[in-house]
Amino acid sequence: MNRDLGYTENQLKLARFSKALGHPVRVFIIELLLKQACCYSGDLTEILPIAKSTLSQHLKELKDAGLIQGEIESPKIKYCINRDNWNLARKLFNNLYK
Amino acid sequence: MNRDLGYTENQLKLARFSKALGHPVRVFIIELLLKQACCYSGDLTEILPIAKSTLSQHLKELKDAGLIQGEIESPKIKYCINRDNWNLARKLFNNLYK
DNA sequence: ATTTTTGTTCGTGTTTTTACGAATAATAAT
DNA sequence: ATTATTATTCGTAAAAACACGAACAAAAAT
Repeated sequence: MNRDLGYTENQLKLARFSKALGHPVRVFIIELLLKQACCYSGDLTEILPIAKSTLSQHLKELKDAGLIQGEIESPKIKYCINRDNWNLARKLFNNLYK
Repeated sequence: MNRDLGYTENQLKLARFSKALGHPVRVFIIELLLKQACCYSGDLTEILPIAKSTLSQHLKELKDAGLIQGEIESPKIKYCINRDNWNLARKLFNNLYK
């Protein structure tokens, strides 16, 4: 049974984006990427107090939500903000109180 | 073991607020409260396709996160946005990309 | 004093999230 | 061809989120 029918597309999207931001690690990552354009996941492993497999999961979460994207630079992967979706998230959030 | 040490207060707060907004029902509620000042939980029961006990949980979630507050008007409860925290959430989110 | 109205809490079950280490995959470097 | 580097996937476990109906609590109305 799909309870999501009945919510607008925008409500669903905003909930999705918000959920992706709903963990300190992921806030940290987004914050970093907004400040410094890009980073490698290895960089994050050194900073963050979590296992690399856990980090990978968080990155996947952000990627699946559309907030970031990864570009392969073998053997590394360069992560950046997905600007289109980030702007959409901003818009959806800021439109709430207008 | 507390992994939250190591994150800033603002990162933790933003994650908390985001998490609270991370469900369509809760986005819906916040949206409504921003539009029309206040509402009774009974009003929501009629609009939303969920059990009242489930709604109660979502309201509690929003309340615990500090995004809304309830005022007793027996036997009803009038819910409103918690403006201070909402403004803080706005600020924290919008400061991300500055 | 009952009954009605309104919401929360309880008990339960299912699903999702979070986390880890070990195993794996893919490419680069030797 | 091996080895090293980098990151994901797998297997597992514990905790939290989500949802429901039934039971309960509190105050208002009768």
